[in-house]
Amino acid sequence: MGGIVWNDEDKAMVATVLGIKAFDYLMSRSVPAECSLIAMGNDENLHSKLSDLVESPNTANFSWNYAIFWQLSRSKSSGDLVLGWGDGCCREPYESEEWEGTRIRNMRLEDETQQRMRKRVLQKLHTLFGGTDEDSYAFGLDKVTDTEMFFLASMYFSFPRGEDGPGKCFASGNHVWLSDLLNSYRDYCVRSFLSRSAHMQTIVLIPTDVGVVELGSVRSIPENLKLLQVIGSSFSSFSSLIRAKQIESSMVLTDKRDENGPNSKLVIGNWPEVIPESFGQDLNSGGAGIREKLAVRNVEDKPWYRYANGSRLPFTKDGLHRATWMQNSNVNPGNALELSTIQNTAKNLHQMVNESREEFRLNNFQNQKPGQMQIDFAGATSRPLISRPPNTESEHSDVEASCKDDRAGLSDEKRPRKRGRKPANGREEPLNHVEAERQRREKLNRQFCALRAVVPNISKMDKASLLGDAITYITELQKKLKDMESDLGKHESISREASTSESKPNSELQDQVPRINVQSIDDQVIVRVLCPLDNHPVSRVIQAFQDAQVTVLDSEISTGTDVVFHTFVVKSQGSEKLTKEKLMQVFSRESNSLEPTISSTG
Amino acid sequence: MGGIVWNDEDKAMVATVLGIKAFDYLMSRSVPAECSLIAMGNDENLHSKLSDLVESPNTANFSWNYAIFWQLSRSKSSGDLVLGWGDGCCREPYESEEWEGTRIRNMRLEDETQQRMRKRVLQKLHTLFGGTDEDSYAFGLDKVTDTEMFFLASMYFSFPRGEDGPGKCFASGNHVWLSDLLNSYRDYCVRSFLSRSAHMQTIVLIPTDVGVVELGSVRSIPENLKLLQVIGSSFSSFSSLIRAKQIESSMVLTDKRDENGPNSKLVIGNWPEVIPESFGQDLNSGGAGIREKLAVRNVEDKPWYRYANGSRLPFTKDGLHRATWMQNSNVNPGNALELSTIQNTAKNLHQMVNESREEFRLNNFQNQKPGQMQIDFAGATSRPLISRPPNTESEHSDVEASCKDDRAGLSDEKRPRKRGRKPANGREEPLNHVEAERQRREKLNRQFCALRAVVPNISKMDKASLLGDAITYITELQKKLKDMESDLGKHESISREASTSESKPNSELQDQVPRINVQSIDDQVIVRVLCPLDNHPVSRVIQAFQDAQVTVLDSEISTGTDVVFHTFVVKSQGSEKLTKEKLMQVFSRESNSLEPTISSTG
DNA sequence: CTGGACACGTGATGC
DNA sequence: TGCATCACGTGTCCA
Repeated sequence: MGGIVWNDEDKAMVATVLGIKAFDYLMSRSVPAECSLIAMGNDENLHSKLSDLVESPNTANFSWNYAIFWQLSRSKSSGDLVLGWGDGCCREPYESEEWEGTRIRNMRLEDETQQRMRKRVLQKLHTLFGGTDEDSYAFGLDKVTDTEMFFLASMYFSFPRGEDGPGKCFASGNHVWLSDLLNSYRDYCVRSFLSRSAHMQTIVLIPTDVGVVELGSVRSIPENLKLLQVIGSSFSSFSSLIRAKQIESSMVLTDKRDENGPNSKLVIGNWPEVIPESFGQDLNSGGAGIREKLAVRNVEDKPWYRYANGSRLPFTKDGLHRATWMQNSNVNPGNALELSTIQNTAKNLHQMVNESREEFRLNNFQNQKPGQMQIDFAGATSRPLISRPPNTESEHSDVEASCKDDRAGLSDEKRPRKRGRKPANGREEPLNHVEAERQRREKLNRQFCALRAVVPNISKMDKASLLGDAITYITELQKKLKDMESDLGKHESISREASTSESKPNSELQDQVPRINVQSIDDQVIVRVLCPLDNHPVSRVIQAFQDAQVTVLDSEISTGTDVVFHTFVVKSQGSEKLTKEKLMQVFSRESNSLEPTISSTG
Repeated sequence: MGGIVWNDEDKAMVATVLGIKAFDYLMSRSVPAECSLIAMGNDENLHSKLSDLVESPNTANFSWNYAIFWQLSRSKSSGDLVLGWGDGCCREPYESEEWEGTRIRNMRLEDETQQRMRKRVLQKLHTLFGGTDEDSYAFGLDKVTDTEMFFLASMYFSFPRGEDGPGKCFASGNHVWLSDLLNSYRDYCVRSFLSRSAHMQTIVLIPTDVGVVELGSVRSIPENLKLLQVIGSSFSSFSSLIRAKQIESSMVLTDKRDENGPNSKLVIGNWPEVIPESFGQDLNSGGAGIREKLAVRNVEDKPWYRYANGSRLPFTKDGLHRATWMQNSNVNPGNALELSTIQNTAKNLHQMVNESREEFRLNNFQNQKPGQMQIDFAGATSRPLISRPPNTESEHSDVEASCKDDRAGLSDEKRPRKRGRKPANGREEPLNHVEAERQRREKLNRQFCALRAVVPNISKMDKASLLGDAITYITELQKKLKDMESDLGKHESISREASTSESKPNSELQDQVPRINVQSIDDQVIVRVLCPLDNHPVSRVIQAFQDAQVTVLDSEISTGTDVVFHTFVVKSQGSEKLTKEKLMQVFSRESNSLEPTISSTG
């Protein structure tokens, strides 16, 4: 808790607002260690993808109420991998949507007390995570709606691998689609209380290779496999940090803003100029800046908000450099002059600007190069998801997010492709072909990215080298594996035992008593103990063995989420054979305190 | 020696002809195990590349006297990787070349005795490696020249990794360029005696990722880095076997030979027809078939020979299916109608034909589908190495092999680029750019091929799927390796600990604080915790690991009298390496309660 | 200025 | 027939 003490009243209030589970979860986290996260990969389109899901109704006139990307990140201090707040986007339910749920807005509480509590809780969270009172979001809010509360509080959560909804989703690789949350008692996450408060009926978790996409709607949305695929592939392996060179070059571009670069074909001069001043201004929106947005929301009939992770953590002021969070001015320099890319550059700048807030200066960029760079083949493409003119013929997916073409008020008719040959002007059919090919390329590049993620020691950045490195890496692995297999042959019985024992248990891990399984093979006895993690009596078990004059030949401990799996290979001390019964006796003796369940096979 | 007994006289003769080193080397090999080799990847262009190096003088009017590709292969019986005969090509020295060396042809021995010995030796080698007397090459030769002797004998050599010249070259990845062999006493290989007999002055070994290219010349050729690069990249990662579908489709093509496929734009109908009859006929040559070649060599002023590996090992008759050796009717079906591809098809057929020799019949193809097929992305490009019109502007490399444009007597003027846009006719400089891009693509495709060669279970043919499969395969391997290493590390550590704890006895075990030793090996970290028995915080240690998102691959507990020895094999969750320091940090965090002593080794 | 790398639009081709 | 995949020539940027 980082030296911050909450009295019981505070705790009760926070627990009341967030729900007890969320409260416990946040409290049990080692907060200071989580303050500084390094994103594992980045995507300059991250926000636009998310906002597309929220703001742009698709052909079925549906859009999500919120979209969050839980970004695979690494704690700077501990090096742990966690899913942290990557970026997010939400909007208030439309009027039309308020009719949908069974028990929605009518039970909305907007009384003074709740509003005060919400603000205080947000402020406490803000402080808890290292921010100062002055830069708290809650300060600038007149009122905090249910949606906002859910959304803003979510920013302070992070999930280690396998932990809670997003963590399990990521670890398992399986998506989660819950479409009747308000009528069921399922908790998709420790934030369930908040999501219920926000009347979320449907919540979807989609794992990607660099994080988890979380979507929510107040409507009940049936599971849509196609959408899962589209979103999954759209958000997966986009990463990433880019080369310092590219950062520099994009910075150079930015610095050129007052000289109108020689080959600037578009009205790019305006954008870099507007960046420092319009920091926080979303380019897709009507124009409300990030910080203003909370104050001036509902300016339109389609209010929506965005909160980049860069703006989440005000404690950058405390000296923690979070430049690596969103190190994603991820522009292929070759494409820097294309409109949408310029927009991305602007967004990236915006995010980087966010990092050091008002006192940001351009010439600091050079110092913020991250230590480790990554390839992003896909990053350079930077095109809104499934960008096709709305007048195209009917498409297969009906829930996909479409994209706005009237981006930032700039005319889009004159938007040449960044590279390659110019379109053979005057065609009607190849437009589809071009788009298909584009997507194919993008997919391929994503694969390259993913490959890059699993291959260590990449020698060079180009694709050929990457492939080469992958090949050598694979052969290395194969060789290692082969060598090991030969070495391992004699011990395979042991490992077989281990694997069988591992495949069994997970059904009832919640048992608070250890399960003990004794199996004898020849003069060896294999003892398997399944035990809650917080209650594993190593000392006593070992002591028991010693007392019983039992030699422990081998002993292995594996761990599940919250259990210990302890395997002994034991042998009786003397020449005398250790019978299973004897050992069970031992365990029974030990079990006076443990009360184990003993089963015997073999 | 496979049951074949040689008397001393035989041995002496063989040693005399081959040189004692070569004799010893061959005798020390476990011959039967080497009989059956499976090439690791394959290239349908292999021979054309080699023959280009030998037959086609480049701009400097130079060509090598022989070129051999030592193919990375796997012994079918032992599974070991060896460099075996992949393919080769040689020619007699030109008249002009005979003046070059210091002591060449004048000391040539062509007396009856030597000829008889050479033939007998070749025949003995042939028999030794499983052939029968009838199908011996020596049988069809009127005389065996120095070059032929060297070349034919070489076919029976193979080199395990790191062994002899090629093996060392491959293992080290460093090339070898010896340009004054006849005047030095350097032995580049156990075959040095033979190479001297053939008057080879210069010998070059160039490692690739799937083998070693060996080049020789009777002239003294100074080292040429550019050439090394060109050849190295040209021969590297080309592979490969293809999938059943492709074979089938190419077979379909072949079977269509009498119906003249509907969209055959070129005179392709002729080629498949000519294949069965012209089997062994090299399409680039004047027309001498393989077996005839040895008899009718020197038909031109530029005699040259080729010996595909398929023709090396006559013991296919013995029932050993060597279909996997040259399983490369490696044609991208999409391009099967293009001329050069047809040529390749012919070559592939030719090689497959070679496998079963005279009794080959077309309808046997279907039965020869190997169990595992492979993709060849590069196969479709199939363009002669550095094919550019001779009237191009001056080129960088002067030793490169150029290509004959008058292939097989077919007119080349009407040879459109297979795909893509037509050239923007009327340029002068981009020609180079185009060629460069072509080579880049080719290289990339080669890499894809090589990748394909090392990844089993390819789901689909396209590149994206290949990448995806490769990724999953890599992660699989990593997982497997993890599991194995944990199993292995366990046993290792047991013995190690047993010895260490015994060797430096209980002097300081009485410490009431845990001792932590962290040792990193590659991306794994072994943590050893020595802790008093009654004070071992299993839960806390494991919890610390989990909090730190550190995957515990294995964890073992051994006990002394009153201590617990706890060993972890851990790995960081992501692809990033878990540094020792990071882990120590974790333990330092944990050590607030443990107060451990931390030592670091490795 | 030159070579390398990449993305792009395009024509071909097979399913 | 669309649809996906591919190779090609090209424009463009960077080292």
